Amino acid sequence: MTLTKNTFIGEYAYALDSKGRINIPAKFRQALSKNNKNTFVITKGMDACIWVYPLIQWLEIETSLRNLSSLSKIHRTFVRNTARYATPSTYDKQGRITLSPSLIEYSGLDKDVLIIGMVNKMEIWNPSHLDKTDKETIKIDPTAYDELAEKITL
Amino acid sequence: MTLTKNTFIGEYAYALDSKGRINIPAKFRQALSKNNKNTFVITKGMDACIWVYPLIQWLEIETSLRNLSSLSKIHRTFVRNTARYATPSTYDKQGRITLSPSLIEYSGLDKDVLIIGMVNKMEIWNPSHLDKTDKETIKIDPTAYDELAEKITL
DNA sequence: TAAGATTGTGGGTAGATGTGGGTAACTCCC
DNA sequence: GGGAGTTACCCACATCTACCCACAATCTTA
Repeated sequence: MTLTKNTFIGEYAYALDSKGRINIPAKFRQALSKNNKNTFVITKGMDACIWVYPLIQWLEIETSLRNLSSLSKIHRTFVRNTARYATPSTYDKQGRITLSPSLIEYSGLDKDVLIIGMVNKMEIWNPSHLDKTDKETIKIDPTAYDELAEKITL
Repeated sequence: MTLTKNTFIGEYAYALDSKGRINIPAKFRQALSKNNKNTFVITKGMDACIWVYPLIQWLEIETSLRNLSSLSKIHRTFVRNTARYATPSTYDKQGRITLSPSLIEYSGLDKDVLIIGMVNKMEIWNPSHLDKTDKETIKIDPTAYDELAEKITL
């Protein structure tokens, strides 16, 4: 069942095929509102993963980027790295999108792939890279994590 | 009789069937308000158990997550770890939900299962795991109960 | 107390879903 | 302009899942 449109939660294990195609979980496709026209925007994530936005979500990000001043070096770098690798991609009749070789290399994807719902977007991971990243992050800053958990009542 | 909507108390023993389905206690189903659309959101608990939220309760959590920026590494990790294991599940005509194999493995569920009302959500346990966790917790920190006593009047 | 309703558990099946591969159209370069 | 490489679309099929029906045990009510 779909909860809210353009909202993604849950974790799915899929396979990357020899043509660089990957299935979008059926639930995520169903969650896409019509005005996305079956299209996602794929780009580099900030960790070793790929970020996949619904088209209309990406358009909002574009607007935000437009408002960042290029006088700040951080801003310039951020805009460049975000915009640079972004590609729109419509899924085929089987529900798959094609990933570019450069994104596959960046995220170190192998055959086994993990797709994770991140509420407003999804992430595509090599499962072993994810394990490593997770452990490191929590180790570096355990108190910040606990503080966050206290703000949000689970 | 149902006391308050979307409130769960009490303990129930059920069986997990060969398809990974488990019955939601009739009382808990009756306690669900209409706007939940017969749907729960199932996720990993913080102990070795499964948490089951009424849909609308989960939507509040989702809103909090949506407001966390992915620019912060801690935030990204938190959103990922919270959203990752969550799956919406509408109960069938018999009042059952299906648990994913990964959740069953995480919580170490066997055939016999305990469902516990936790007021705003419910927990699904392997009875023997629960015993162990309970005893360990009380052994480790007997003074914590005293601190709690100041906050809650029984 | 007896009949009916509710509840918990088991299993079958049609349709949906994930994955692999073929082919025509298109692009780019020589 | 022709050929090699790439992309997008199509078909095929094994697997899985949501939905359906069945039935025994328990509870409710007249």
